[in-house]
Amino acid sequence: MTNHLHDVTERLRTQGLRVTAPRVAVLDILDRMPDHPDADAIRAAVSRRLGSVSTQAVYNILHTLTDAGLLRRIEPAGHPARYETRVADNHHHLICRACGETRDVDCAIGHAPCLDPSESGGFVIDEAEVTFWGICPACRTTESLTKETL
Amino acid sequence: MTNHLHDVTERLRTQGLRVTAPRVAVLDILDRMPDHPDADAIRAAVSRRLGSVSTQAVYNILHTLTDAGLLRRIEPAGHPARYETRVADNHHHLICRACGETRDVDCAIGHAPCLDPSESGGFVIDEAEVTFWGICPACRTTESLTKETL
DNA sequence: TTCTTTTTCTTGAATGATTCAAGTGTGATG
DNA sequence: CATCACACTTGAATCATTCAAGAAAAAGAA
Repeated sequence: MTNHLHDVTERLRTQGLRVTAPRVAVLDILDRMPDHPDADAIRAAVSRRLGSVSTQAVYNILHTLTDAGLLRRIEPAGHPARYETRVADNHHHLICRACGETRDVDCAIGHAPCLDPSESGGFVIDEAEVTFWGICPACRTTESLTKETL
Repeated sequence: MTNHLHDVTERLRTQGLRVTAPRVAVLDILDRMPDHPDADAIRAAVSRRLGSVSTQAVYNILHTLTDAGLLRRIEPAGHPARYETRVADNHHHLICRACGETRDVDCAIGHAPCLDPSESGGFVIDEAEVTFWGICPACRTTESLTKETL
Protein backbone atom coordinates (compact mmCIF):
# COMPACT_ATOMS: atom_id res chain seq x y z
CA MET A 1 0.00 0.00 0.00
CA THR A 2 1.41 3.38 -0.91
CA ASN A 3 1.80 6.17 1.60
CA HIS A 4 -1.00 8.04 -0.01
CA LEU A 5 -3.53 5.24 0.21
CA HIS A 6 -2.53 4.82 3.83
CA ASP A 7 -3.18 8.49 4.40
CA VAL A 8 -6.57 8.27 2.72
CA THR A 9 -7.47 5.29 4.88
CA GLU A 10 -6.48 7.20 7.98
CA ARG A 11 -8.68 10.13 7.05
CA LEU A 12 -11.66 7.80 6.74
CA ARG A 13 -10.89 6.09 10.07
CA THR A 14 -10.44 9.40 11.83
CA GLN A 15 -13.98 10.31 10.88
CA GLY A 16 -15.31 6.99 12.12
CA LEU A 17 -16.08 5.83 8.59
CA ARG A 18 -15.64 2.30 7.32
CA VAL A 19 -12.81 1.81 4.90
CA THR A 20 -14.17 0.45 1.63
CA ALA A 21 -12.55 0.21 -1.77
CA PRO A 22 -14.93 2.70 -3.41
CA ARG A 23 -14.43 5.26 -0.64
CA VAL A 24 -10.68 4.97 -0.77
CA ALA A 25 -10.79 5.29 -4.54
CA VAL A 26 -12.98 8.42 -4.41
CA LEU A 27 -10.73 10.18 -1.91
CA ASP A 28 -7.51 9.14 -3.60
CA ILE A 29 -8.76 10.12 -7.03
CA LEU A 30 -10.06 13.48 -5.83
CA ASP A 31 -6.72 14.21 -4.16
CA ARG A 32 -5.09 13.74 -7.55
CA MET A 33 -7.66 15.47 -9.75
CA PRO A 34 -7.07 19.22 -9.67
CA ASP A 35 -10.06 20.03 -11.87
CA HIS A 36 -13.02 19.71 -9.51
CA PRO A 37 -14.71 16.76 -11.23
CA ASP A 38 -18.44 16.12 -11.02
CA ALA A 39 -20.12 12.92 -9.84
CA ASP A 40 -20.07 11.39 -13.28
CA ALA A 41 -16.37 12.04 -13.86
CA ILE A 42 -15.62 10.63 -10.43
CA ARG A 43 -17.72 7.59 -11.16
CA ALA A 44 -15.82 7.03 -14.40
CA ALA A 45 -12.45 7.30 -12.66
CA VAL A 46 -13.45 5.02 -9.81
CA SER A 47 -14.93 2.56 -12.26
CA ARG A 48 -11.69 2.51 -14.24
CA ARG A 49 -9.74 1.73 -11.11
CA LEU A 50 -12.03 -0.86 -9.52
CA GLY A 51 -13.63 -2.40 -12.58
CA SER A 52 -17.04 -0.95 -11.77
CA VAL A 53 -19.07 1.13 -9.31
CA SER A 54 -22.71 1.99 -9.23
CA THR A 55 -23.73 5.58 -9.71
CA GLN A 56 -25.68 5.35 -6.48
CA ALA A 57 -22.61 4.27 -4.53
CA VAL A 58 -20.73 7.29 -5.84
CA TYR A 59 -23.52 9.61 -4.75
CA ASN A 60 -23.70 7.93 -1.35
CA ILE A 61 -19.96 8.25 -0.89
CA LEU A 62 -19.82 11.86 -2.01
CA HIS A 63 -22.61 12.67 0.39
CA THR A 64 -21.06 10.82 3.31
CA LEU A 65 -17.59 12.23 2.80
CA THR A 66 -18.94 15.74 2.38
CA ASP A 67 -20.97 15.44 5.57
CA ALA A 68 -17.87 14.14 7.36
CA GLY A 69 -15.90 17.17 6.23
CA LEU A 70 -13.52 15.18 4.04
CA LEU A 71 -14.86 16.71 0.85
CA ARG A 72 -16.20 20.05 -0.19
CA ARG A 73 -19.04 20.29 -2.67
CA ILE A 74 -19.37 23.27 -4.98
CA GLU A 75 -22.46 23.81 -7.08
CA PRO A 76 -21.83 26.39 -9.75
CA ALA A 77 -24.90 27.79 -11.50
CA GLY A 78 -25.70 25.71 -14.55
CA HIS A 79 -23.28 22.89 -13.72
CA PRO A 80 -23.64 19.62 -11.87
CA ALA A 81 -22.06 19.58 -8.40
CA ARG A 82 -18.28 19.36 -8.27
CA TYR A 83 -16.06 18.08 -5.49
CA GLU A 84 -12.64 18.77 -4.04
CA THR A 85 -10.59 17.56 -1.09
CA ARG A 86 -9.25 20.98 -0.15
CA VAL A 87 -11.39 21.54 2.90
CA ALA A 88 -9.10 23.14 5.46
CA ASP A 89 -9.51 26.72 4.25
CA ASN A 90 -12.39 28.69 2.80
CA HIS A 91 -10.92 29.40 -0.58
CA HIS A 92 -12.95 30.47 -3.58
CA HIS A 93 -13.45 29.53 -7.22
CA LEU A 94 -12.90 31.00 -10.62
CA ILE A 95 -15.04 29.39 -13.32
CA CYS A 96 -14.95 29.73 -17.08
CA ARG A 97 -18.37 30.56 -18.51
CA ALA A 98 -17.47 28.83 -21.76
CA CYS A 99 -15.88 25.51 -20.79
CA GLY A 100 -16.57 25.29 -17.07
CA GLU A 101 -12.93 25.02 -16.08
CA THR A 102 -12.73 25.64 -12.35
CA ARG A 103 -9.71 26.93 -10.50
CA ASP A 104 -9.10 27.54 -6.85
CA VAL A 105 -8.56 31.12 -5.79
CA ASP A 106 -7.23 32.11 -2.40
CA CYS A 107 -9.19 34.53 -0.29
CA ALA A 108 -9.03 37.96 -1.80
CA ILE A 109 -9.40 39.66 1.53
CA GLY A 110 -8.20 38.48 4.90
CA HIS A 111 -8.85 35.02 6.25
CA ALA A 112 -11.86 32.70 6.28
CA PRO A 113 -14.72 33.33 6.22
CA CYS A 114 -13.09 36.14 4.29
CA LEU A 115 -16.03 38.52 4.18
CA ASP A 116 -18.79 39.88 6.30
CA PRO A 117 -21.88 41.33 4.71
CA SER A 118 -22.50 44.97 5.47
CA GLU A 119 -25.55 44.05 7.49
CA SER A 120 -26.41 40.55 8.59
CA GLY A 121 -30.05 41.28 9.39
CA GLY A 122 -30.22 38.91 12.31
CA PHE A 123 -28.78 35.97 10.35
CA VAL A 124 -26.06 33.85 11.90
CA ILE A 125 -23.67 33.54 8.98
CA ASP A 126 -21.35 30.56 8.72
CA GLU A 127 -19.99 30.84 5.19
CA ALA A 128 -19.15 33.42 2.59
CA GLU A 129 -19.11 31.70 -0.77
CA VAL A 130 -17.41 33.58 -3.56
CA THR A 131 -17.44 32.59 -7.22
CA PHE A 132 -15.64 34.53 -9.91
CA TRP A 133 -17.03 34.12 -13.41
CA GLY A 134 -15.12 34.81 -16.58
CA ILE A 135 -13.47 33.35 -19.63
CA CYS A 136 -10.37 31.22 -19.35
CA PRO A 137 -7.32 31.88 -21.53
CA ALA A 138 -8.01 28.90 -23.81
CA CYS A 139 -11.64 29.86 -24.45
CA ARG A 140 -10.71 33.48 -24.94
CA THR A 141 -8.50 32.44 -27.82
CA THR A 142 -11.16 30.19 -29.29
CA GLU A 143 -13.80 32.91 -29.00
CA SER A 144 -11.77 35.54 -30.80
CA LEU A 145 -10.93 33.06 -33.53
CA THR A 146 -14.61 32.19 -33.93
CA LYS A 147 -15.55 35.84 -34.14
CA GLU A 148 -12.97 36.47 -36.82
CA THR A 149 -14.38 33.75 -39.02
CA LEU A 150 -17.94 35.10 -38.87
CA MET B 1 -53.19 51.37 -16.74
CA THR B 2 -51.22 52.11 -13.61
CA ASN B 3 -47.91 53.92 -13.71
CA HIS B 4 -46.15 50.79 -12.79
CA LEU B 5 -47.55 48.69 -15.61
CA HIS B 6 -46.62 51.50 -17.96
CA ASP B 7 -43.10 51.43 -16.62
CA VAL B 8 -42.90 47.65 -17.04
CA THR B 9 -44.12 47.97 -20.61
CA GLU B 10 -41.48 50.59 -21.30
CA ARG B 11 -38.74 48.36 -20.00
CA LEU B 12 -39.80 45.62 -22.38
CA ARG B 13 -40.00 48.02 -25.34
CA THR B 14 -36.62 49.52 -24.56
CA GLN B 15 -35.09 46.08 -24.92
CA GLY B 16 -36.85 45.52 -28.22
CA LEU B 17 -39.11 42.88 -26.71
CA ARG B 18 -42.76 42.40 -27.58
CA VAL B 19 -45.20 43.39 -24.90
CA THR B 20 -47.32 40.40 -23.96
CA ALA B 21 -49.56 39.84 -20.99
CA PRO B 22 -47.42 37.07 -19.48
CA ARG B 23 -44.24 39.12 -19.80
CA VAL B 24 -45.81 42.16 -18.22
CA ALA B 25 -47.17 40.01 -15.43
CA VAL B 26 -43.78 38.40 -14.74
CA LEU B 27 -41.96 41.73 -14.55
CA ASP B 28 -44.65 43.42 -12.52
CA ILE B 29 -44.94 40.54 -10.09
CA LEU B 30 -41.19 40.27 -9.64
CA ASP B 31 -40.98 43.99 -8.96
CA ARG B 32 -43.41 43.48 -6.12
CA MET B 33 -42.07 40.20 -4.73
CA PRO B 34 -39.13 40.91 -2.45
CA ASP B 35 -38.41 37.25 -1.76
CA HIS B 36 -36.63 36.06 -4.90
CA PRO B 37 -39.27 33.57 -6.07
CA ASP B 38 -38.45 30.54 -8.20
CA ALA B 39 -40.02 29.65 -11.53
CA ASP B 40 -42.84 27.73 -9.94
CA ALA B 41 -43.81 30.51 -7.53
CA ILE B 42 -43.70 32.97 -10.42
CA ARG B 43 -45.86 30.68 -12.53
CA ALA B 44 -48.38 30.45 -9.70
CA ALA B 45 -48.53 34.23 -9.31
CA VAL B 46 -48.84 34.86 -13.04
CA SER B 47 -51.46 32.16 -13.32
CA ARG B 48 -53.47 33.76 -10.54
CA ARG B 49 -53.39 37.08 -12.32
CA LEU B 50 -54.05 35.91 -15.88
CA GLY B 51 -56.14 32.84 -15.27
CA SER B 52 -53.44 30.50 -16.53
CA VAL B 53 -49.95 30.26 -18.01
CA SER B 54 -47.95 27.30 -19.18
CA THR B 55 -44.85 26.38 -17.28
CA GLN B 56 -42.95 26.52 -20.54
CA ALA B 57 -44.03 30.10 -21.17
CA VAL B 58 -42.73 31.08 -17.76
CA TYR B 59 -39.37 29.47 -18.46
CA ASN B 60 -39.20 31.12 -21.87
CA ILE B 61 -40.00 34.50 -20.38
CA LEU B 62 -37.54 34.18 -17.52
CA HIS B 63 -34.86 33.21 -20.00
CA THR B 64 -35.63 36.02 -22.41
CA LEU B 65 -35.87 38.70 -19.74
CA THR B 66 -32.68 37.50 -18.09
CA ASP B 67 -30.83 37.56 -21.41
CA ALA B 68 -32.17 41.06 -22.04
CA GLY B 69 -30.82 42.23 -18.69
CA LEU B 70 -34.24 42.90 -17.20
CA LEU B 71 -33.91 40.09 -14.69
CA ARG B 72 -31.15 38.56 -12.70
CA ARG B 73 -31.09 34.83 -12.06
CA ILE B 74 -29.53 33.43 -8.93
CA GLU B 75 -28.96 29.71 -8.51
CA PRO B 76 -28.22 28.88 -4.88
CA ALA B 77 -26.79 25.42 -4.21
CA GLY B 78 -29.61 22.98 -3.58
CA HIS B 79 -32.40 25.32 -4.66
CA PRO B 80 -34.17 25.90 -7.95
CA ALA B 81 -33.21 29.13 -9.73
CA ARG B 82 -34.59 32.35 -8.29
CA TYR B 83 -35.20 35.66 -9.98
CA GLU B 84 -35.12 39.35 -9.14
CA THR B 85 -35.51 42.63 -10.99
CA ARG B 86 -32.71 44.42 -9.17
CA VAL B 87 -30.17 44.34 -11.96
CA ALA B 88 -28.48 47.73 -11.89
CA ASP B 89 -25.91 46.88 -9.24
CA ASN B 90 -23.95 43.78 -8.38
CA HIS B 91 -25.34 43.18 -4.95
CA HIS B 92 -25.08 39.88 -3.12
CA HIS B 93 -27.30 37.41 -1.28
CA LEU B 94 -27.78 36.06 2.17
CA ILE B 95 -29.57 32.72 2.26
CA CYS B 96 -30.97 30.75 5.16
CA ARG B 97 -29.77 27.14 5.11
CA ALA B 98 -32.94 26.01 6.86
CA CYS B 99 -35.80 27.73 5.05
CA GLY B 100 -34.12 29.20 1.97
CA GLU B 101 -35.14 32.76 2.73
CA THR B 102 -33.06 35.01 0.53
CA ARG B 103 -32.18 38.62 1.25
CA ASP B 104 -30.26 41.15 -0.73
CA VAL B 105 -27.01 42.35 0.71
CA ASP B 106 -25.14 45.37 -0.56
CA CYS B 107 -21.53 45.01 -1.57
CA ALA B 108 -19.40 44.49 1.49
CA ILE B 109 -16.41 46.14 -0.08
CA GLY B 110 -16.31 48.92 -2.62
CA HIS B 111 -18.39 48.99 -5.79
CA ALA B 112 -19.35 46.36 -8.37
CA PRO B 113 -17.89 43.99 -9.29
CA CYS B 114 -16.90 44.41 -5.66
CA LEU B 115 -13.97 42.04 -5.57
CA ASP B 116 -10.96 40.97 -7.53
CA PRO B 117 -9.42 37.57 -6.95
CA SER B 118 -5.85 37.64 -5.76
CA GLU B 119 -4.70 36.16 -9.03
CA SER B 120 -6.80 35.90 -12.11
CA GLY B 121 -4.61 33.33 -13.86
CA GLY B 122 -5.25 34.66 -17.31
CA PHE B 123 -9.04 34.67 -16.91
CA VAL B 124 -11.05 37.69 -17.98
CA ILE B 125 -13.39 38.05 -15.03
CA ASP B 126 -16.77 39.70 -15.46
CA GLU B 127 -18.55 38.91 -12.21
CA ALA B 128 -17.81 38.27 -8.58
CA GLU B 129 -20.75 36.38 -7.14
CA VAL B 130 -20.99 36.34 -3.37
CA THR B 131 -23.41 34.24 -1.35
CA PHE B 132 -23.60 34.34 2.42
CA TRP B 133 -25.02 31.23 4.07
CA GLY B 134 -26.47 31.10 7.53
CA ILE B 135 -29.59 30.72 9.61
CA CYS B 136 -32.29 33.36 9.61
CA PRO B 137 -33.72 34.72 12.87
CA ALA B 138 -36.96 32.74 12.54
CA CYS B 139 -35.22 29.42 11.89
CA ARG B 140 -32.72 30.09 14.65
CA THR B 141 -35.57 30.28 17.11
CA THR B 142 -37.20 27.15 15.74
CA GLU B 143 -33.90 25.25 15.84
CA SER B 144 -33.16 26.03 19.46
CA LEU B 145 -36.70 25.11 20.42
CA THR B 146 -36.33 21.80 18.59
CA LYS B 147 -33.05 21.06 20.33
CA GLU B 148 -34.53 21.75 23.73
CA THR B 149 -37.30 19.26 23.18
CA LEU B 150 -34.93 16.44 22.20
C1' DT C 1 -10.96 -17.92 11.95
C1' DT C 2 -15.82 -17.82 11.90
C1' DC C 3 -20.10 -15.65 13.34
C1' DT C 4 -22.94 -11.72 13.84
C1' DT C 5 -24.28 -7.12 13.34
C1' DT C 6 -24.30 -3.02 11.00
C1' DT C 7 -23.22 -0.52 7.22
C1' DT C 8 -22.41 -0.09 2.42
C1' DC C 9 -23.11 -1.38 -2.31
C1' DT C 10 -26.17 -2.82 -6.29
C1' DT C 11 -30.13 -2.60 -9.09
C1' DG C 12 -34.07 -0.46 -10.81
C1' DA C 13 -37.42 2.84 -10.50
C1' DA C 14 -38.82 7.70 -9.27
C1' DT C 15 -38.43 12.66 -8.75
C1' DG C 16 -37.81 17.63 -9.72
C1' DA C 17 -36.24 21.28 -12.44
C1' DT C 18 -35.61 22.41 -16.81
C1' DT C 19 -35.46 21.94 -21.90
C1' DC C 20 -36.84 20.30 -26.61
C1' DA C 21 -40.10 20.13 -30.44
C1' DA C 22 -44.13 20.97 -33.07
C1' DG C 23 -48.22 23.30 -33.72
C1' DT C 24 -51.45 27.23 -32.63
C1' DG C 25 -52.18 31.95 -31.43
C1' DT C 26 -51.00 36.93 -31.20
C1' DG C 27 -48.34 41.62 -31.24
C1' DA C 28 -46.23 44.84 -34.30
C1' DT C 29 -45.50 46.90 -38.71
C1' DG C 30 -47.04 48.64 -43.29
C1' DC D 1 -56.57 44.65 -41.48
C1' DA D 2 -53.35 41.52 -43.52
C1' DT D 3 -48.97 39.69 -42.98
C1' DC D 4 -45.26 37.59 -40.62
C1' DA D 5 -42.20 36.94 -37.12
C1' DC D 6 -42.40 35.81 -32.68
C1' DA D 7 -44.61 34.04 -28.34
C1' DC D 8 -47.51 30.67 -26.16
C1' DT D 9 -49.43 25.80 -25.46
C1' DT D 10 -49.07 20.98 -25.11
C1' DG D 11 -46.70 16.89 -24.40
C1' DA D 12 -42.68 14.41 -24.28
C1' DA D 13 -37.68 14.19 -23.10
C1' DT D 14 -33.45 15.06 -20.53
C1' DC D 15 -30.24 15.47 -16.73
C1' DA D 16 -28.67 15.24 -12.12
C1' DT D 17 -29.98 13.36 -8.24
C1' DT D 18 -32.66 10.61 -4.83
C1' DC D 19 -35.62 6.72 -3.06
C1' DA D 20 -36.26 1.87 -1.89
C1' DA D 21 -35.27 -2.91 -1.21
C1' DG D 22 -32.31 -6.60 -1.31
C1' DA D 23 -27.30 -8.59 -1.65
C1' DA D 24 -22.53 -8.09 -0.19
C1' DA D 25 -18.89 -6.77 2.74
C1' DA D 26 -16.43 -4.37 6.93
C1' DA D 27 -15.77 -4.32 11.93
C1' DG D 28 -15.92 -6.34 16.31
C1' DA D 29 -16.82 -10.46 19.19
C1' DA D 30 -16.48 -15.35 20.20
